[in-house]
Amino acid sequence: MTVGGRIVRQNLKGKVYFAHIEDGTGRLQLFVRIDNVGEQTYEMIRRQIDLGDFVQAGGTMMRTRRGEVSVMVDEFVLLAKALSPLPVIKERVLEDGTLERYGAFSDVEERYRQRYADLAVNPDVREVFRKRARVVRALRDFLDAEGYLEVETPILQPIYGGAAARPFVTHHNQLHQDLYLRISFELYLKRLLVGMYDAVYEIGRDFRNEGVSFKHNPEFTQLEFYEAYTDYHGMMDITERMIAYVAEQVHGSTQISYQGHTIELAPPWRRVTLREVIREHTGIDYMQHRDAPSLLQAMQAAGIQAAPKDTWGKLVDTLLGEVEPTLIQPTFILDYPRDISPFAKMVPGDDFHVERFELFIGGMELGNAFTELNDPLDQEARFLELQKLYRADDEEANPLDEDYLRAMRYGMPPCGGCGVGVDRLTMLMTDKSSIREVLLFPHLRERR
RNA sequence: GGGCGUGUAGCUCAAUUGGCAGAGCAGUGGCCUUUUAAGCCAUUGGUUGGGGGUUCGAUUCCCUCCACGCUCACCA
Repeated sequence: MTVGGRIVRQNLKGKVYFAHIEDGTGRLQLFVRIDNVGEQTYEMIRRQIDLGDFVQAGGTMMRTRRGEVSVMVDEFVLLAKALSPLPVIKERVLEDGTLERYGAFSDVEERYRQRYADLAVNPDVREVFRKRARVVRALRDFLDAEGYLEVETPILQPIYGGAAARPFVTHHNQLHQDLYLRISFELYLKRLLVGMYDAVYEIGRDFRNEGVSFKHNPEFTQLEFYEAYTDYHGMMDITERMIAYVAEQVHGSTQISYQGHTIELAPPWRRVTLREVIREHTGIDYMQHRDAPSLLQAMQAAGIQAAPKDTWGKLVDTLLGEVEPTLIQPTFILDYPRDISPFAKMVPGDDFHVERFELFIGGMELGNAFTELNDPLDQEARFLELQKLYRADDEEANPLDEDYLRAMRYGMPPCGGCGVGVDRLTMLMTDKSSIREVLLFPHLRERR
């Protein structure tokens, strides 16, 4: 038989040589005897072979005296040379079966900057990204089975929109046109509902020119899905089934462990209004404080810090921020104030709230959804209102997207839409507390 | 951007009140025909993140810059 792989451990003795080689399928020991390969090959091994080299060996299966299945080698070839040594990690299986590790490649910065080395020597890191692939596949399988159509919409957009975030700007030389890297897919996907697709989704990269943190990266992977003839209640149903399905596919169970918490993802999930959850947690009922100065006063009285110049909507958001870390079990927070939700339909009979929910698991926001606003006149009014709210130089202001309004004027079916952060979902499924642990090449400042 | 913390050999880490910068692994040379954290002998390897200051003397104290981590702000 012939085997190949990378040398991850070796033990050169006078006339015998042991090496463990590893490839994507696992590890195997090679047992080389000078009698079997000849003096010339043995001398080549002695002089040239290092940890990290890729080699190929031919021989027969055997078992060493210590009982390890190995290949008794009669042919040994160097396939590719490692010039720089990889960090060496040694490990030992203790009597009770636990693995003791000696040394490691654990410096976080170096692991991210040289992810190839991190992956090469840390199998558990490789496993994280296998799980990530399973998460994405599970999302696709689920939505495909639900009758959704996967689509791809522009990343380079002449007008950005669909979220409140600062964009990255680029330029098309020949067209003499500034273009923006998308901050969301929302407005393009909803155009497709106008175009008579009943249900569409896209998994792709969004770009936001904002701060970096344990849960923010300038580019991140988003899933957005939109379905006609449903509303945010329908989106809650499908979202909780979808994430439970992902957990089943990745873990074989809807129960997961995250940062020391046991989280049950089987539906149904808790559903509570924003007003109620804030009142429950902070004692403040924002409906009793309907303007910014009054709400600010109530918050200060409760010892919650807020910027005096914040809008009322921003203050409500700050209150939600107080609640967020406590939302460990999956929770839908529903019915948000209208003025922080420009693409959501009003709650019938309530001139204050819109049909919107955000989804929290493990103390993190994982998703955001609405009953989509499908009235072009209302949408235009919201755009104009927003423009007044933001100063002209504020990049977070959504530019008025006239083409989107044109699409809506042809008639948009009633629909629900939801966005889910795929990186954060992966963090949840891999028990990682930093988004950088689930991004192969996270953004780092340039080293000077 | 603010606060706190970290930065020493390729990797993981030491270094007493400010007193010659060290270990294990990896590497190099040697011994060893069943090793598996192999072992034994020898050995290379450092602008202690960069720059400046205090001092007879700085990894250690001070200033500054850089990077990273945590955190706050920001992120509908």
